[in-house]
Amino acid sequence: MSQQFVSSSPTALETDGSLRRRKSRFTYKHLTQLSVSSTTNPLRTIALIDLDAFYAQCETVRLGLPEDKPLAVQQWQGLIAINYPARKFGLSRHIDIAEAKKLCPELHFQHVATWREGDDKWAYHDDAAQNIGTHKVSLDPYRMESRKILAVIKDALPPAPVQRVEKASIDEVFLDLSAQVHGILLERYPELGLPPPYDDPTENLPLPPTTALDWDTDALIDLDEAESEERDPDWDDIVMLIGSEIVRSVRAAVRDRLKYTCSAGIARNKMLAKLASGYKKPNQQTVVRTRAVEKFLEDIKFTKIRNLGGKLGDQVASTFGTEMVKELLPISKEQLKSKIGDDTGSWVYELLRGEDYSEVNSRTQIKSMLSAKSFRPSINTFDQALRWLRIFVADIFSRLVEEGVLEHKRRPRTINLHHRQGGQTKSRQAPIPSGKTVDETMLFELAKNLLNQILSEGNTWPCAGLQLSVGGFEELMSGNIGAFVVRGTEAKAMNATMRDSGNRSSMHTEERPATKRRRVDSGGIQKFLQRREESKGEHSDASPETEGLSPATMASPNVNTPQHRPAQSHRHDVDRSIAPLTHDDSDLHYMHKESLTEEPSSDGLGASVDPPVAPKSPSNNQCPRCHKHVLPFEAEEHEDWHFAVDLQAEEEGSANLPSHNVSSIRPTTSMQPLPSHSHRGGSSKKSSSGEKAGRGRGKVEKGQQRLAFGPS
DNA sequence: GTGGATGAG
DNA sequence: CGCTCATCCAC
Repeated sequence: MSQQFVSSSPTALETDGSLRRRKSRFTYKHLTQLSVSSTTNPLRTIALIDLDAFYAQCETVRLGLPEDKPLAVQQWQGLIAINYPARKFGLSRHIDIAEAKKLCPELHFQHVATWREGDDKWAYHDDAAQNIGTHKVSLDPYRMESRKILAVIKDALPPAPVQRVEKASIDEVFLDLSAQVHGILLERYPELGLPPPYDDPTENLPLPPTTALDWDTDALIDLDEAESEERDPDWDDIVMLIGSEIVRSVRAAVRDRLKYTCSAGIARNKMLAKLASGYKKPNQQTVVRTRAVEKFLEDIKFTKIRNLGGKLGDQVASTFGTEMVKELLPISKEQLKSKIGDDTGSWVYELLRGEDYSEVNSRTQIKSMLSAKSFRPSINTFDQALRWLRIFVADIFSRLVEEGVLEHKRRPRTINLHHRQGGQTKSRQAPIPSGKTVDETMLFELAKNLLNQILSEGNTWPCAGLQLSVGGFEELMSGNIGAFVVRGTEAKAMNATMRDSGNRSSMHTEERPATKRRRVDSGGIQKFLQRREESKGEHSDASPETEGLSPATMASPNVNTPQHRPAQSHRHDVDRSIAPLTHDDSDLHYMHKESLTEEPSSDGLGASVDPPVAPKSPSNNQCPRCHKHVLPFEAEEHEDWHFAVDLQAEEEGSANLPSHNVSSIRPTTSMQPLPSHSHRGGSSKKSSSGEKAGRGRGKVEKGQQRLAFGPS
């Protein structure tokens, strides 16, 4: 009763009337689909790994402190992370420093690293908290640790395309373990490899030859009376067990190699895995078997479910007068739809029943980066604002260097400046001139121009906050291989297609409608993929969702994901010392767009920024061909990348390769700078019906809130 | 394409 | 609370 997976056939439930069944509830088809991680497969195995009190752990590790030492990470006068030893003293975020000291006299306070005005790099300053006026917080140390951890996690898993890893935030990673579990299943239970009776894939599998499973140290979600442990294990239990073994080994790798502990949840989808990861902490993992889902959910507040924690959740709560999942179960799907919109309604309906068809997107590349500061007290002069812009630019530029701007791997297309005054915020953005080298001077001039635009509207002081961001990254290949550079209408069409069919398409739909996909093909890409298949020996079955797509498109999700940048990628040291401000800056309007696109302003300011310096000389683990830093375990993939580039260069007719696909073939490396988190609503969603994405992509109803939420 | 809002950590 | 990041919506 507790399981209602979409594709179970009626015969799957045949029983002899007792608790013992001779056959599994799952079919040969379910098993086969596991290898491609079909999002509707009831055997799908997903995990979320969440670092324990991440920032605090980073500091404990960095400082070499004993793990049981209570520690809090401080940001100005607040605490942004409290480690578990400190939580035993009743500490939590949102308490002030004096209280914390009182509750836990031995608490170690560590302020976050900061950029100090005029410095060319962030550092740990022991007087940072007293200098809020001249320092700006840097989360770089945590991004770098996050990156290392992600590298270890990837290294502990099989290569893509079996490996599917999605960085959900700076301290959280989703894993889709389905394909790996499938492989282990076949090894461990060879009888599953036999052809189905009558060669009919809809036949049910035999039951697992086991009656008791060893869950080791896992926490298990309890069952209710109706779902007793009496029922023999079926394959959905076995896949969770295997998934849990994998997760335990991944956690051990992180622990052994980097000294970080984490908690994890293992379940049939992202929503449940996320919920489960928080069930027992720290340093524990929790499994939600399908038979436990009902009980697990009914006693929790739905506002704890990913994406229901905000306004949508509030809206639902106030509409139905409850925050409990259990009390919403009687609400019909139609009722939900009528209250919160069709798409959102059915998506929420499924979620409340433990169904979440969102996929784990192998993605680790960031799409934008931002540097910001809120001013307390507010600032009142253009001159002050410019000083902060310098720091923002230095910060962002150093992160861009990690992204490979200097090597022409990726570059942002737009720059954006936000300005806050009291409650309201204003922003302006500008394209980053393509074809010009991105350097600090250019970014600073662009930022200054945006500031001028905002200030020109008047009424802008005092200013309570500024944030500078860059985004719209485009993928470039080193050497500027023609095929990879797509410009003009074709690129625009492609981008438009991606937006329409992907992100904003239907609300809770992760799949892109096949009909809207461009058929993009390239001999080089296919050869690359083929070689990859051969060398890695991975399956390439088309999942139902991908039918009708060209081979290249179909396979791309697999290759697509690894993002790569050398894990170690030390940020190249760039001399970004900034000369003192000159005072010509007070002319708010001296900077015009024309001058931006032509040449850098020649005023004292522009000239005062030192030109970027070439990347630091190579150290260990460098690729002999491109000198990129590559971790040992990344070497193979990196080599693949060169191979693809070479092929591409040989192929003549690759000019129609859209830039997007190009991005899928990137040098291997580590991950991108991983900042933050977020599960958001977003994009991808899978239609709530789980089936073909074509459905429900209609316009959102008026007044209905974002339909956008979904699983991300 | 731009500016604002929502959501998560 | 402050600082990020991602996505979506309305215009």
